[in-house]
Amino acid sequence: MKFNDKKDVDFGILLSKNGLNKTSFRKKLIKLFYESKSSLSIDEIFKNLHNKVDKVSVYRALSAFEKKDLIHKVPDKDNLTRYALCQSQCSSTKHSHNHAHLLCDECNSTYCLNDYIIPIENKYKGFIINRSKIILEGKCIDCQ
Amino acid sequence: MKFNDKKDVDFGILLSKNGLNKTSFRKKLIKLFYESKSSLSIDEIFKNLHNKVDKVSVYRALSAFEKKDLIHKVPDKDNLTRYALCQSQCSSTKHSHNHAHLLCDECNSTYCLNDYIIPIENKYKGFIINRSKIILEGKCIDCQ
DNA sequence: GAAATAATTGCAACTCATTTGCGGTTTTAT
DNA sequence: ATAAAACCGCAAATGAGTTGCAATTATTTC
Repeated sequence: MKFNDKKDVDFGILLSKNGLNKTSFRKKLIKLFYESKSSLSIDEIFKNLHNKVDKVSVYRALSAFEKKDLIHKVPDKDNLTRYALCQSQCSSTKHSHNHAHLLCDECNSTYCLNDYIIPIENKYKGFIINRSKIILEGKCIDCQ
Repeated sequence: MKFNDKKDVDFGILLSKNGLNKTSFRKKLIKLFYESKSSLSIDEIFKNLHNKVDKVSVYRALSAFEKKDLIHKVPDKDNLTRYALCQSQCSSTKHSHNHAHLLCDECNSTYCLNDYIIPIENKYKGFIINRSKIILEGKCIDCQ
């Protein structure tokens, strides 16, 4: 099953599969991620849920999703946290977050470059490299 | 003149050259950076100055130094801010912070890779790339 | 060098993202 | 159906970083 087909995803099943309770709020939240083309900030999530949920619940849901590798954090240009959907290759055993992120100076949205291969060796000047975070900043297509 | 020769740096002159007043605190602070092989966190700076300075003054001094391109920010593994000395090629006109940073999981120190050339084109999938931040995480030589 | 100006400092109070504690509610497992 | 586990909202706390302001120190100007 391919979860990234944005249609036909049963968000309840998706939550259950990951050991999470299927509450209406969490279903809406994970749906929001599947419907968003880029990452989401806490504020954007709030607006989308019409401030009906307590922000503590949002934080807790996000951190639960992150723990299950459904989403991951991305910093914005002010180093504030945004969240983006993980790609299908992510699982609790094999987690691929070495991909690069594009960050738009204008609209502040972020995009995951899942196919961008980072040309970094696993040892550099005696330093063992296990992970890499790459943030590319500039202008996205919509803002040019 | 090459400021990166750690000996023989007159920190008073260094500050003056950059339009900063040479106060004893700021001289100590910039000296601390020149004597440190990696980056410094706010807490490390405090300890080194024996908590004699107000934290506001530390923040203000750091931001003044940063504005003059003497130092730059580096995130640590928890995305907290650390500061590292800029290399000589940095100036207020030409500022080269596209270099990569090595971040040690164990000791949490960071190292600038000034000679590491980042193989990233300035356009990728229609996105215009102006800046890039690269964080390589793993184990430094001392912690292996 | 003295006076005027500008930069720096410390203190207190504030902002703002995120976390924690806890009692009550909903969901899931038995 | 009932007990256990997960989730929720509210209030309060935490912790990094900022701001306002009055006092001090450094620099510039005469």
